Order: sequence, then structure tokens, then C-alpha cells
Amino acid sequence: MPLRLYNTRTRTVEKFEPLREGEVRIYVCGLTPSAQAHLGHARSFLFFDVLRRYLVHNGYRVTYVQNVTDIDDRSIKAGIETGRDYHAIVEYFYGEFKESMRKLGTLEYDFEPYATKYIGEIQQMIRELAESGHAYVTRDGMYYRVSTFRSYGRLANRNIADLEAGARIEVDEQKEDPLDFALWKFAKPGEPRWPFEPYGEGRPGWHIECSAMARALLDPPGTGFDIHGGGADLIFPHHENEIAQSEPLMASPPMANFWVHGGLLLFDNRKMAKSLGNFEPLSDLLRRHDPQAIRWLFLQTGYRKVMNFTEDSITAAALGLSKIKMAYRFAAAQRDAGSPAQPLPLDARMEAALDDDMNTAAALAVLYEFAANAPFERLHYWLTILGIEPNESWLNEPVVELTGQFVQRLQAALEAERVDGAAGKLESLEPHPAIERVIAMRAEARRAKDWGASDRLRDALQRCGVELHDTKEGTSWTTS
RNA sequence: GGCGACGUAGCCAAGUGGUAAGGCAGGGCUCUGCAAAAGCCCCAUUCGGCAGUUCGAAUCUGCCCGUCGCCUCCA
Repeated sequence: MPLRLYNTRTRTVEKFEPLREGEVRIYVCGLTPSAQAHLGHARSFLFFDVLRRYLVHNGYRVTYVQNVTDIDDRSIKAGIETGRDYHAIVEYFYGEFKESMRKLGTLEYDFEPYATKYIGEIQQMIRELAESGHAYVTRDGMYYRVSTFRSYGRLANRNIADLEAGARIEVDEQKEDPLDFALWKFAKPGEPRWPFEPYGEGRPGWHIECSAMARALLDPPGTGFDIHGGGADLIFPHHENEIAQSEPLMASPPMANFWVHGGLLLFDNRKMAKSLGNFEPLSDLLRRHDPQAIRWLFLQTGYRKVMNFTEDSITAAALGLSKIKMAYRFAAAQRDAGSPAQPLPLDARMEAALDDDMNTAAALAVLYEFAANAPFERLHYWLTILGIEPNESWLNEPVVELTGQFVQRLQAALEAERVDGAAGKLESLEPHPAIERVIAMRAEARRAKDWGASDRLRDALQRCGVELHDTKEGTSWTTS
């Protein structure tokens, strides 16, 4: 069964086939870092990361482009208000975003184009649009003439009449039509600018950078690329406008064979957005939650569905994931013991789930079903395809940050629990041996039937996020 | 006003014509000095409501109720 994907362009689930044999080209609309990124951004990009991994699983050579719109009205405004260079602001927020995505374990992008590095390509495209009658110049900029693109509104399933009837379109005297949108904005005093002869210095409008960068990096011949992605809120007007700008200049449209959109994330039942202010910065959230638990949470819900985020949902996801970790550890022990793993239809079941429009929720159910008996190597492989990369900690269990500070905290906890002399015995030990040492001390106390001391030692570890499990084979530990 | 999505157990959620996956929580058992996020087991005669189509519907149609999104910067 081949991969089937929902295509916004046709509003159906279609069999995915690349335009070029064995090769998939993806363009995902990235961040406009004029403010801090939030979990909603992460959800979208995390999905495309998994899609990309699964395409690689299917044997395709994938070229993944995710842009940075490092010039826009908001960052310029923020720069003016704070007296800083707008680009310093953009770089700061983008750096923070990249660090968050690194923690979430996304693969590096093949291309990470910055709009301001493609001014030449952007201007070339605007020039072509102007010369072919799709653009016109006004006092404050250059606009796209929507009336020249017959299929405008097709992606978003709107018709021009409905759009024009919409009460929310701003009236702009200079535009020929309220639907027309800016390609180039002439610079006002104090604003960043690039020369553009013969039209006038200024900066690109919002949508043109994606059209220009996608063409430059994925489709120089103008015959289209495979997948164009983004959040569902980009369908209109952003992606509609990208199509309008690109397709009239192409040798053979469509711009992208598949348009794939991720469902939005709600918080307090409202769309999570910087403009609504109902969000916690992603970087803050990642300080409080296990990044893998966040990925697990997203995998539990269909990527196209609107999803309401709650703190409890991450906690529940983390608990569910801990079960898989337990199974992973068990599978590793089986492998190490050399017991022959029974071949299971795990692979076929996982593929069937993911082939069905990336049904990751069904895939997780398969994982839960097979976890107890899955061969270690296969379990590891599929977790990786889902973007959950097991690391050393899965086997040794230091999900809690076992840094140098850990031992200090453990010592403090032992003091707080009044376990005499125990803290001193951890001197100069690394986290792992320190935990083993405490477990040994507890075993000692248990042998002496000193239950009070035994429980205090266990409680001290618990304070540091380490949970003990007594089994017939001895005491093991996990982190909460 | 136009376009669209969603409403499945206490919570999250898969399932789009053949008789309700999975996770969390909850309950039971095993192990245990106690305990646990360990292992095993149980937990929706029912899918927002009402009609209809059908041998058969959570799945299709119509109406109604509720929630959200896009149409303005947005992943």
C-alpha cells in the first residue's frame, strides 16, 4: 500500500507519487520570527518532520525547504518601538525557535532560506509579474492584480464575489481591487530598504518571498514540486497568493502537486496565536515538559484536526510514553540476552497506519500493541520514524537532567530526609553511580529491616525525580 | 454575511456503510515490609439531538443544537 495523503488542492485523499522518480521536494512555510514561537508552531513543524521521515522510510530522496520570513511589518514595528535593529529582533526570536526545535528533535532542513537573502530572486519575480500585466505600481508600492489570475480562490474554495462581499477587507484607495495584495512596499523614512530599479526602493510584501524561494530552490524550470505545506491558517490568503504569483510564470502549473495543511492548535479553546496573546512561549514550555512527551501528544491526534491543548494532556502523554520506554528497555534486555525475537507484522501494521494519510494515532496504537514483544531494533526504528529518537537515557533512564547539579540536589534531598551520613558518600560521584549508591544503601537498610531509613532513601530519590521499582530481580529505577 | 472543520466512555482520541482501536484516569489481581507511573485483566449495546436512506449507519442525506477556524498579521 502506497502512501495516501490529503491534498487541500483537490480536497481528497490521494495516492502520493513524486513528480520525479525517487525524489520528493517539500517546501514548508516557516516562521516569521517577529515574536516568540509557541506550541502551535511546533505542532505544525513537527508534523512535517514526521512526514519527511516517513517519506525517507519509503525510499525517497527528500529535499526539505523551510524558510524564514525575516522581514515583515511586525518586526519593523517592533524595531522602531524598541529602538533596535529589526533584524536583531528577528535573529533573536529565530535563534530561540531553532533551539526549541532542536530540543524537539527535528531533522535539519536541507535549505533554510532567509527572505532577505533572496531579494534578487524576489525582485526578478515581481519584474516578471509586472511585465506580464499581473502587477501594477501605486504611490506606496506594487500590487498583484488578482483579476488577472482566473483560478484565484480555488485552493481556499472561495470565489472572488464572496471575497469581495466580505466586510473585513480593508478599503485601500490606491488599489484597483480590494483583493489585490502587496508585492513590494516602498520604504518610508526609517524603514529597511533595498534598491529596485526602476520601481523604487523598499521591501518585499508578505507572500512573494515564498513564491520566489520555492522557485529558486525547488523548481527553477517552473514545472512544479511535490509538497507545499504549512498551517491551515495559511491556506488563505497566503498560499492562495503564492499560487497566484507563481503559476502565471510557470511552464506547467500547478506550483505544488500536493498542498498539505496541519490543523491548528487551540489554547483555552481559542486559536493559539501571538496576536491573541493566549500562549506560552515554546521555549518556556520546553523547560517544564519533556520534548518527547510533546511529540507523543501530537502524534496521538490526527494532524489535520483542530486540537485543544491542556497541561494535563502533556502529562497524560508523558505517562503513555513511559510505558513505551519500559517496553523499549525490556526489548533491549531481550536483545542483549540474545533471545531470538519473534518476527511480527509490526512493520506492515505501522506502514498501513501511516500510509493512511499519516494516521499517527493508529500507529501509536500499533506500537502499544506490539511493544511488549517487538524486536528491539524494529521498535527503535519505528520510534525514530515518528521522530521519537530513543537515546541512552531510555536504557539508563536519566530522562531527568542528570547533570552535575543532580548529585548536589540528591545530596540536599538526603539531608532533608535526614539520612545520616548518606550525602557524604556521594562525594565526587557521577549521577548514575550516585543513584546506584543510594539504592545500595537502601538495600542495606531493607536487609536490616530498617524500613524508616529505607523509605527515606527512596523519598530522597523521589524528590529528585527518580522512582524505584522493586522486582524479584532487584531494584531498578526510572525517572518521572 | 460567505467558506470550512469538529462534536465518539470521566479526559484525550482512532475509526467515514458491516456491527466501537489505543492512551490517561478508575477498578481488580500478581509481585511487595509499604508503595509504585511494573506485569496481567476489567471498564461505551453505544458514537451531540431528531428524522430519513439501507438487510445493516458513529460512518450516507436533511434539519436542529453546540464549539472552533478562515475571510485581517498568523503554523
